[in-house]
Amino acid sequence: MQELKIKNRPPREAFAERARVIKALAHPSRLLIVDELSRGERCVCELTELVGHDISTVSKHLSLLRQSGIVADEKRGLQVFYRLTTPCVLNFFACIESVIRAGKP
Amino acid sequence: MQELKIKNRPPREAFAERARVIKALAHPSRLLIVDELSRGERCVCELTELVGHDISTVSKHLSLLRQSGIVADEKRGLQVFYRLTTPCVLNFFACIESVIRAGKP
DNA sequence: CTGCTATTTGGCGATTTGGCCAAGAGGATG
DNA sequence: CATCCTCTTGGCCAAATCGCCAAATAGCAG
Repeated sequence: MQELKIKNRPPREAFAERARVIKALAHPSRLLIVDELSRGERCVCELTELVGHDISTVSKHLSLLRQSGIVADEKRGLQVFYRLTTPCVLNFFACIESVIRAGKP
Repeated sequence: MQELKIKNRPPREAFAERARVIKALAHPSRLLIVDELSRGERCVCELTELVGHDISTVSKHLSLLRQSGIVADEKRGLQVFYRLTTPCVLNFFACIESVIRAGKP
């Protein structure tokens, strides 16, 4: 038996790790990319056109999403294709929308 | 009938707004606060002790969460109590965990 | 009113982020 | 081989973030 008074909370480090993943989503361009990838895999050039920023900027966004485990990449020929690894992140949107709606009554 | 080629995507501004909400969650201390508030309302002093930073720092975290619509506050006597407005944000954690697990096989 | 407590706000440095440009890496193609 | 093409990386700078301390605010007690 453990000490009963200890709160059943994840360790401090777990919150830091979660924050890293959530932070990777916390940018308009990256949300746009995730939204587009929910429709299927896309190459960097397609995502660059979508986002409308320099390809190097988009590449860095993708790198961040990849490091966070949200997307995976695969090189085929000259192009690199990205896809969602864990589509459950799409479920966020519905909740986020309800937070936004709750904020403006 | 609308132009069929137009993608059924939320407008650009929607992604910026979503990003603001997600960004408010994207910090270890704020995630810890949200986790604690899932157990019930808490005053700033309790949350300050939990987080372990200066009370002014915690107050600013709470202010950010409030501005994003994630928490609401209520003053009673000298204390200010915070509570979750939209508990669905707790559902994030399960998905985030699966992203983290997917990242380390 | 004076003092005490709980919280917020302002301001300051240190660090991080996000954009662009330029340069590099790595395949395909001739 | 040289060249083209797609993407990544490094560097730079402006802006945002996060912590602390100090000062301001607000409610309660005397």
